[in-house]
Amino acid sequence: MDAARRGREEPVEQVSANGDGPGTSEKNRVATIFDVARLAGVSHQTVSRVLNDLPNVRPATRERVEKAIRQLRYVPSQAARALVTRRSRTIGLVATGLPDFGPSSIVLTVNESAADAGYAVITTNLVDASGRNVRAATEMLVRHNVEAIVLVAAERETVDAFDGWELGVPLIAVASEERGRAVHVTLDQYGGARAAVSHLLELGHRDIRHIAGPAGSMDAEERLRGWRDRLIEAGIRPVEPERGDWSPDAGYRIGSALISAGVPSAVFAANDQMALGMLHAAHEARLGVPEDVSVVGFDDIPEAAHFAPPLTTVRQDFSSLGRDAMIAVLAVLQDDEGEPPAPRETHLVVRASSRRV
Amino acid sequence: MDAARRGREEPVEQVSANGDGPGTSEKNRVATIFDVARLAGVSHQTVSRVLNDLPNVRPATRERVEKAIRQLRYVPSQAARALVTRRSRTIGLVATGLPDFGPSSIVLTVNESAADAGYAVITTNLVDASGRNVRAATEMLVRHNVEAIVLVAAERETVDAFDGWELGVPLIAVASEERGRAVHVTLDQYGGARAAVSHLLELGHRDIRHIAGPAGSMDAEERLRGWRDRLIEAGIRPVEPERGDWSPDAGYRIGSALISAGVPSAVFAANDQMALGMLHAAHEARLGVPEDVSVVGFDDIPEAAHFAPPLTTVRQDFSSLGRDAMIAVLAVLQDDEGEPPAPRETHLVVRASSRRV
DNA sequence: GACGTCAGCGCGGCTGCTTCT
DNA sequence: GAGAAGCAGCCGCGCTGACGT
Repeated sequence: MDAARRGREEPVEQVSANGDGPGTSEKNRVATIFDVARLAGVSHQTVSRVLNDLPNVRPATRERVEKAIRQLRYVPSQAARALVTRRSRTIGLVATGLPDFGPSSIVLTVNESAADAGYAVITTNLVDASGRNVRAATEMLVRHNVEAIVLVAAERETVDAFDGWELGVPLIAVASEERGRAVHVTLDQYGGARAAVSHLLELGHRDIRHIAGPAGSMDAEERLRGWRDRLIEAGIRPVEPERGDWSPDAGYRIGSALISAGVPSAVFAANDQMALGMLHAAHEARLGVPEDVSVVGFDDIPEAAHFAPPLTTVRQDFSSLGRDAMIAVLAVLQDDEGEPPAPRETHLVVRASSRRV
Repeated sequence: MDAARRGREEPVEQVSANGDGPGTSEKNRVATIFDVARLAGVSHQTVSRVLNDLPNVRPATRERVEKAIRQLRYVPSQAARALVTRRSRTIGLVATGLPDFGPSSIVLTVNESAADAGYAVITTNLVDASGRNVRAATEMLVRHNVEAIVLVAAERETVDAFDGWELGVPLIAVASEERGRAVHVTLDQYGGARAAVSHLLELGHRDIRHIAGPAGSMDAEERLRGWRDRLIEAGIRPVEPERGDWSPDAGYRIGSALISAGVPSAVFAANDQMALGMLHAAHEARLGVPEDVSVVGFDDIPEAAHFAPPLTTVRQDFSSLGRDAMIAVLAVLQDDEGEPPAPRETHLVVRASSRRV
């Protein structure tokens, strides 16, 4: 076995030359740390030091090694490194739902922040976020030795899939309710909804309806709660809302039903897409927005400023949320027992779809 | 070293028990294949056979092993497996640009298809898709031993960053131009644009303007080409278009300029978001769509059916594109020298924003 | 057929030793 | 003579595959 080790010291070419035996595929052998060491005339340990930016390497030596690395197009194997260091430098990300602006933005920012921190991200998308699927996806991530898992979850079910399950890795949930033992990162959905309703109340509206998000969604629940609580505080009895699935189609359907049951004074939609559907329904009924009905959305997607009319809505900073998630990951990995990040504030953007009655 | 091997045969508890020395963090040691083997009373090799569904294991033995696996919550390490099999079961994905509906949908479908095929996907998002960034992201993927790289690229620059670079892994590009030596997967953008213009020509329009996408974008170029060629075929001299950045803001800005320079008969926007901006500009100028100007978009995002008016547009099947990309990946990894998939057809969706003059 | 034995994938870490300043 | 720079050489991370019996 000493001989085996020494076998590596032979030139790369020769090693790949005996690769023409039967059963050996004609794959071009990739350079290892030993090849680099030999070419640079140093030990593999020194190459390792250069790779990991450790001290005690003379500049001249460092340069010789770096040149050899470039020459051989050497790329260190993260798999081998992970095996020995027990750190894969990889985190897992489970995203559920459709590729809407909000979740997509969060995922994008998590990916960017992770890359900045030197982490790779294995992303799994689950359109059907049943507990079964979530667990299967998570197991795959654990097999791939991720150091932590970030959950970008809309549905309560998704977070609950982790109940009573010892994952072995930390879990960071981007979710609007504190459920289970995951570290939570969140935006103040409740406050945002309250702000939207307050805005309408200040404009003199009393009959403020809600187009809610789906029942299983934590965001939907928080926004519904904010709407309801704020109305009750104002001494108004909330009319039980219909629930849509976030799509403009749902907003259109529910909006049409709302209108034909008697035009409300104002409608607060749980997201901008359903608000768009509501606008569509109003146009079709020859109702003016905001003359006949005010509409407020939630999210401030890039399209919202160009709706007809431009939509009053609640802006969420998805990018900050993604960054917060990665900050939480790094904190957990370093055993920082610091405070979890405070919920991010939302922020009302008044445009032309709401006005005084 | 035989002793070292046998050292592993000690119970898990004992091994973690000597973990209380100084400098040893209190991490819960994860079960290895040897722990499973000992608990099941077999060799680790048999456990490996069970894990990999290999033959020559008695059902009773298999069951004992599986029970031990469950009991210890054993999860095989993909890192170790990758090291010896030289197959990481991981592919890399480089996505550029903002989290728009199209790219996000493609990425989502690639992730889903990869999961179905047993592959993990390391995703990197690059908002700034300069060659420098693309190369850095790609190198990270190669370090992580990905077996192939999928490029979801809008910009020509992104694809060109790979010119003259021996990656060591196959490259599959989702891109509308055949550039470099990557396997290409694509949608027929050119045909889609032609169809949009044909539709407007059939409605009697002659002054058909274009709001183009950014100069570096291959999709923008194909759509522009389709628009221009179709006009020329119809004997119409195309008016050189302004270029936007795909955003509704850009559509609004360019649309406003277009209108103040003299209201065109019809506008074909390179995507639905810019079409939305155009609609906004028309409303603001008190122009009716489609009475005064017809508007056609491209993409058919979920919002398009609820614009005011509902938008005539060209539908693209992003999901199929994502699936095609993964099919191409699997084909390359299996050395299938089959045909690359044919470009996917697009498909005109006529709604209320276009009408006969 | 149904197992067990053993080497080694590519690295990082360690020990022990030498050579230059 | 003391520290920095570095080499030689081995071990083992957890697993698979070749080759036993």
